[in-house]
Amino acid sequence: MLNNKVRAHSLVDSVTERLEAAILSGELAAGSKLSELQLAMSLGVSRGPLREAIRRLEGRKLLERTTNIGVRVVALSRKDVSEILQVQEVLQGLACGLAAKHMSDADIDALEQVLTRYKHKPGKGEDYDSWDLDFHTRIIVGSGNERLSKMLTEEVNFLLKVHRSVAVTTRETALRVVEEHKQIIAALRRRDPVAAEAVMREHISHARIESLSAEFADDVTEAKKKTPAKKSGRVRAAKSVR
Amino acid sequence: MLNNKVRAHSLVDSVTERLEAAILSGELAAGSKLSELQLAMSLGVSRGPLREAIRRLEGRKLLERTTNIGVRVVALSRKDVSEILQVQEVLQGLACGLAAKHMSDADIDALEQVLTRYKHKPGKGEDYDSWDLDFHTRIIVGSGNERLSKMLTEEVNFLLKVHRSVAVTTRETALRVVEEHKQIIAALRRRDPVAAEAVMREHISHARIESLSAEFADDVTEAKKKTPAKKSGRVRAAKSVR
DNA sequence: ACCGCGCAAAGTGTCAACAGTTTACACATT
DNA sequence: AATGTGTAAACTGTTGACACTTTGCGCGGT
Repeated sequence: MLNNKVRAHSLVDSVTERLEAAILSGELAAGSKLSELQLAMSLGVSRGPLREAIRRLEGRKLLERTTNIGVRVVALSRKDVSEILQVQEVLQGLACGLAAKHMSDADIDALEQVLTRYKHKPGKGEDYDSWDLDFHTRIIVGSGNERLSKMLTEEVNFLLKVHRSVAVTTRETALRVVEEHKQIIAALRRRDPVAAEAVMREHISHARIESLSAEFADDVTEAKKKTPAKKSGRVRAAKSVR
Repeated sequence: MLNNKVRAHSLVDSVTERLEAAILSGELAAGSKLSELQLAMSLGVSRGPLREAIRRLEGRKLLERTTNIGVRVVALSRKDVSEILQVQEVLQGLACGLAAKHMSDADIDALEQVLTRYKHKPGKGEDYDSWDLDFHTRIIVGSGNERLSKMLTEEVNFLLKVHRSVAVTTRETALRVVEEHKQIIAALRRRDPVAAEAVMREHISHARIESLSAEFADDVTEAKKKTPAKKSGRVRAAKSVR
């Protein structure tokens, strides 16, 4: 212990975390413009630290700033999502391949327990999401490649979560997922990196196709935004939030 | 034409670009601490915009800030480089696989010309670097996946360039690279995504091994930094620059 | 000579005010 | 009525000053 150094974190750090959470939770809707003054007041800080926090998230491509106009939360286009999913596929594949080499037997046991503990109640709404997340997170961490882990969790998967395309999970897909997870575990047990990578890629690929085919409802999603957004001709994204 | 909108770019934008270039060129050495006041003065801006630019690069993991202490340019450890190279391998592989589907015949012709135009003068120092960069850039762009392109050029490859492990290019390796590039082109011509990805990964993998085996000279590299850096006991990174 | 204490200098964190740009609305014109 | 113009409000961009933290140095005690 005592390795974790206690550092007084600045306002910028706090604000960054707060914004990040707000974006993830949808409190700051994708595409919505945010007002510096209002946000600063509601967060109880001055514009300085807020602007710096915004800049940081800008560097992480979560926010976009247009000079003299303002800041808005990124809104991923179908093309963006498609492209990111392709990247996700190979990165998850890499993680799984590495995991086949680096995960301990105990780790794999734990992974399998995650699977068996869920197997009996498939398709249960939010349970499913957290379970699937847990399964994949264990493999990502198990890759032993910290950089890869951060890229996947903090960049790629984070962006996809922001977009959260209300993945409707039917009972069939849930069962298929369980089956594929089994295959992944089998490959890991065999310590077969090539197979592990291939199976994982196949698995992600399925989710990819599903996710994209559900994307036809994009305009519906748009209409669900907080602000009514009277669209007059051009598409006009939701206005200020909070 | 007229598609390129003319946006007045702010000081923060200019400063960000300047810093980015300075980091890439080594003007701001990896690991060196930078003073806000001095930097702001030498750039001719006040601390505000500079700090915001720093925050942005912080979000891109090019700079690291420690509260109340200061900002320093990232210094990649051997582990970091190794991990990033693994990621690079699969991403370049993906790009090449996609390129096999998306590149036009004309694109491939152009790519082949890059190769043949260089083939006759292999191993010529800086020529080699720009040639190799050109070759790979064409494939990355040819993938048609803009997100992937940006990830590779602005994140992964950028970080590796910052580290620039003085890749000594022997004549043998240059010849091998030419040979492998030929195979890549062949796979692209065959429109064989699987082979294209595999060959590219193999190719990158070779570079990876070479790069890492050259890393034993890390302390030498350290000593070559601008500031003499009197190391007293603990390793002490180069101090203020400019 | 060594260690600890405290003060001063330098540097970062935060803020509030000012300057410049955009946006929206009202008014005048055709 | 529709269109263009000008002005005011709102907002972003930038700055300089102030507060707090860290760092380095010197002094006195042991």
